[in-house]
Amino acid sequence: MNLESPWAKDVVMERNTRQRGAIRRVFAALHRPLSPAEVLTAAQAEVPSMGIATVYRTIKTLVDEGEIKSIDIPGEAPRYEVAHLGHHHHFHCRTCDKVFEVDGCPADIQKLAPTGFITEGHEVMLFGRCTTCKAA
Amino acid sequence: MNLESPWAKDVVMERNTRQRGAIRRVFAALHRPLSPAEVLTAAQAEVPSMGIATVYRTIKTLVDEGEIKSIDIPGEAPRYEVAHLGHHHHFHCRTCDKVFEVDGCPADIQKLAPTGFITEGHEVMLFGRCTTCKAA
DNA sequence: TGTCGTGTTGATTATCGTTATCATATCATT
DNA sequence: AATGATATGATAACGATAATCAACACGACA
Repeated sequence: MNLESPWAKDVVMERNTRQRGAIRRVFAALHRPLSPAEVLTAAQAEVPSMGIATVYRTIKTLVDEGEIKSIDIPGEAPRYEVAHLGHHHHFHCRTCDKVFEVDGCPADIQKLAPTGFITEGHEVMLFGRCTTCKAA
Repeated sequence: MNLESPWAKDVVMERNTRQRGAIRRVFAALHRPLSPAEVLTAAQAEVPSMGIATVYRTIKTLVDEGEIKSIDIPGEAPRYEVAHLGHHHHFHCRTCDKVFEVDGCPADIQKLAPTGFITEGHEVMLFGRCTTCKAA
């Protein structure tokens, strides 16, 4: 058999497995940074047999594809969320440990860089207690 | 026996051990973020018998005391360096991977949190290229 | 629809960085 | 020097993530 496409030989075919679809659907449904454990729990609603290894592997694949990106909180394990959301920042609740999206952005933030520096991006993380935990 | 000082009962006494002095000296001598392993190696020049556990314990103590602070770079293990006084943020050069101090802070940053949330703190990290790397 | 090759899965083990344990050593006070 | 509480160092335990590997299941093709 002869492969017609000159690139077909090198293309890494990705299969549409049930677990990948489930994990993609989890990220699409929950618009907040998720830990691998959270992803596993949510995805197991669709594929109960799913293992944690598959979650880590799939997350790495999705990050490489640019479909999701990691949200890093100092001193904690990274969470992941869909990458094509608009520009926004995050609020980390110190009580329930969840991370929420925050719309808006300090307008003058880019001006903080030392003179002569080229600023290509920035990250803002707020810490505190969310509405739910505030009550308790 | 009677403790004269009303606070003496609750005060956690800290001893001036050789290893703590050595570790403090390491941070004072090397003005750059150090990993626990780097601290161990450097401190063993003065106290060869020092173990990694002591390094971690002492680092935690020094961080709690505010003497040093952790420098967190996404995807990497945290480093530690002598704490600078005053509130500030950081600029991470993507080319040379160094982290610079940034004076100033967006004034309206605390207001970004969703309504009902209690904001206790924040962190800002700028990304880009420093003056040196900008040239190359 | 069945076969087949290869990418994928899940269970498990390994690894890394960090923390907890605990018997012993050491510091500060007496 | 004796005392008692804290610190130490070796090591086990730990949580998060990566690697391993036999069994599996997609998808292309007959």
